[in-house]
Amino acid sequence: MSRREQLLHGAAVLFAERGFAGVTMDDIGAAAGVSGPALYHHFSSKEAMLGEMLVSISEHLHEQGTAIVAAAIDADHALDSLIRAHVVFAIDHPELITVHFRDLVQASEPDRHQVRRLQARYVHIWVEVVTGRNPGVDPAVARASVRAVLGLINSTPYNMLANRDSTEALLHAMATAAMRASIG
Amino acid sequence: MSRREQLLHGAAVLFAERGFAGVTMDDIGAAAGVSGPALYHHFSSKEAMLGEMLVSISEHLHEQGTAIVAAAIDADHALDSLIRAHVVFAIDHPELITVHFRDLVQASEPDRHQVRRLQARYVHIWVEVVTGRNPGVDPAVARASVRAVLGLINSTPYNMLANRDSTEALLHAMATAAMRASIG
DNA sequence: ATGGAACCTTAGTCTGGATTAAGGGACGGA
DNA sequence: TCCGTCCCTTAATCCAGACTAAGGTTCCAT
Repeated sequence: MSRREQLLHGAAVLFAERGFAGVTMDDIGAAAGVSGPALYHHFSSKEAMLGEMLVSISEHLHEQGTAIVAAAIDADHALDSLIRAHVVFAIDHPELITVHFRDLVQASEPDRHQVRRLQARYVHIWVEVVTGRNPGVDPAVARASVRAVLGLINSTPYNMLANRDSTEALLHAMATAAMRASIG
Repeated sequence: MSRREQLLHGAAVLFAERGFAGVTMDDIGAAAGVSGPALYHHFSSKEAMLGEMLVSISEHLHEQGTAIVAAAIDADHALDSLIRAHVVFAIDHPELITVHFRDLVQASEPDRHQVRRLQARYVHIWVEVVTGRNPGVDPAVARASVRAVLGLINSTPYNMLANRDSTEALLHAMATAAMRASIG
């Protein structure tokens, strides 16, 4: 893990805990064992750190989604894999999920737009799979359903059972059922 | 609607749009047609405005939940009403839902604790209903399921269909299905 | 018609915290 | 050994924005 990535990870944990506005550059530095101003040798600003963090999360999810759909046998399997992968990501990176939907509003305009574009594409990947499985559905309903399912999965950060596998199983089952209820 | 409530409502809309940290007292005042400092005749601080907003939302949901359970014929009806009422609240007050789960971290310690206590009680109301319906379930699983369902419903703010009633129906159906999947 | 309550204004004050300045040690390559 | 490149430090600077001061106006009840 490069120095940048180490710093970004420390910052993500702090942002998730106290929110972007509740964390100072000195705090982020201290978490990595350096002074606040030292961060400017790696990032141009606090806002830039947030932007890079959010964009990389969105890119990761988008790429992962693309790969899953490309590799899937059929729409049924694709949907199942999308759900599973998103659940695993949420369980493994609760701090990123938290920052992603809470602090997006604090990012710079350009970063915010890029993140929204990537998010929209990610949702679109899901929607295509859903409409592929069931050609009759209204695309608007499909999109709303997908967002609702993502909302369910993203509730994970403060919602984990003692056992990691049972958390995964529970969320997977609930997400699948919710999806079927709206789409069939 | 009292002056306080008017001001609080305007502030809620702004907070939802740009986040607590992205809104100045001058902004809040301007939205109500007055200067920033004028707000100090109604609230002791910006933080106090947020606190009052969050506490009143939490109290409302908690009271509403209590009333629903008291009035319900059985656990099945209670759960159905809880879901419906939460969906309606989320559709009618998207700005409050947004602020509630995004800006809680910015509230003062005492306010944050009070809100968390009320939230916990609200979730507990749901959990009691769920375990009443199905005595076999692990309470931890019930709690996780309830939080997941609330996450699904709370995704509403940026997720509405053109038609209000179909949004309500969709979320109700998905929430019900998700709940049944985990509890039975 | 007058005291005071309710509300609001403009003109500061003051501080936290992002950012910039200026420079030092470590270390690998020539 | 000497240079250049990293990476970091402490000591400012600087400004947005929360909050305070010091009055005004309106309007109602007595």
